[in-house]
Amino acid sequence: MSRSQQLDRPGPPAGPPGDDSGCTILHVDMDAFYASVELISRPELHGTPVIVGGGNRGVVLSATYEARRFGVHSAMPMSRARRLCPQATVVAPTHGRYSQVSAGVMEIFRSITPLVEPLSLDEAFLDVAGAVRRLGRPAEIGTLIRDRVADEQGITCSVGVATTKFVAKLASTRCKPDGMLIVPAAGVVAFLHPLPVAALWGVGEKTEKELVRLGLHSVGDIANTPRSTLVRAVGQATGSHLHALAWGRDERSVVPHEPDKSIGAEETFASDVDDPQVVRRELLRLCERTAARMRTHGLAGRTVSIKVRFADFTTITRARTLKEATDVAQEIYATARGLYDALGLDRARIRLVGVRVEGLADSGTTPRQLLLGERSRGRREVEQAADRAVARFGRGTVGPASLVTSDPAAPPDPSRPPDPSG
DNA sequence: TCTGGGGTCCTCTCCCTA
DNA sequence: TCTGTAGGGAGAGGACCC
Repeated sequence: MSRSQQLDRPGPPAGPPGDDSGCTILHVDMDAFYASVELISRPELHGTPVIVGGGNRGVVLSATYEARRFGVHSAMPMSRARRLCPQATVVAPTHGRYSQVSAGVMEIFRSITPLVEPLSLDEAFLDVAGAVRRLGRPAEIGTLIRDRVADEQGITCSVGVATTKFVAKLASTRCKPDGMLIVPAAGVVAFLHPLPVAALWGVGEKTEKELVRLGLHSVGDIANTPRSTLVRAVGQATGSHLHALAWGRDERSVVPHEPDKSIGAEETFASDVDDPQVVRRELLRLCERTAARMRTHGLAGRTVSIKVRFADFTTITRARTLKEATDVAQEIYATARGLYDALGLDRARIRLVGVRVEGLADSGTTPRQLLLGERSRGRREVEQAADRAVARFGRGTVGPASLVTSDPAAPPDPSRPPDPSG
């Protein structure tokens, strides 16, 4: 018996038997991905409500369909989810495991076609035009993928098959869970027009409100509205974009590797913080984490930005562009700390801080001007050595002293006079 | 009713330069 | 030399996606 049979899958649902000619774009989306991965190691929870999430101020990362029946959905505050479904088993996320399963799934995709564009851990676009002669029609390839994911990874996925990315993505959403939906080229408009405006890629809460205010409720309404009217309502880019999508026009191709444009990290405090020393220490930790990830990816960046969210949820960002790209945590921290100090916050209650580095380029091809008197083996080499130690002995084995002692004092900042507390 | 974390993209504004 | 203007880059904030 195959794993797909063991999973007790209901079989292909409801898609119109349709003509899949030219429908070479597949969107594959794992069903309740994090929750499904947790069920692999806890099969006794199959068929019960399970919520993946955690922290006293966290949100739901994923929930089984049994939990969703109670109104639980991802991004919902955990406190609310617990109230809606008190009988649910709450599981803390295990991100390493999700990455493992995701890598296995992407490997399956790449054995079908090299044209795989991952969107996140749990979904990807595939262009299977080049695989049709070898593996059969797009619908057959979709079935093959669903079976292999179930057999080899023990989870289910849904597949949308269409002529464009946008329609394929909508199709996979409409056939969840564990389904496949083919939208033939001739049926695109009939498929799209009855859908609500929020189905369109790029329409969130605010834009939906604005469109409904104009009396536009369905995708068909958008399609039959002059583009100039849409542009006036929601802006040039969004207006043109929505009008094109509403007629099924989407020129984007499947791009296997898009380089990262920014890398960052942010953290919500367990409770609001008004001590600048605590905030600075958190900034340092985030800079360390960001820089380590940049070095792992071989990237360096020029623009450092910080984000501060206050207790009332208002959020501000500040950014500064450096003369040269860097992947050194201490340089990123010096800039981030400068930006934070320049805010001049006086015991403001802070909920979250974040650090992000933009303007990324390959660190191997990014020239570094050695300053007069600067030692050739400096902070960068120290941090690279720390990377090697962490890779060998695990996270937390090496790091700045200020992060491993109870002293909240900030570390030495090259742009400032010596800090008496540090 | 309480809102994570990691991202991308767009719009607006300001400043500098030609 | 002064003024107006257009364009580009940077910065800030917002909306959106998963």
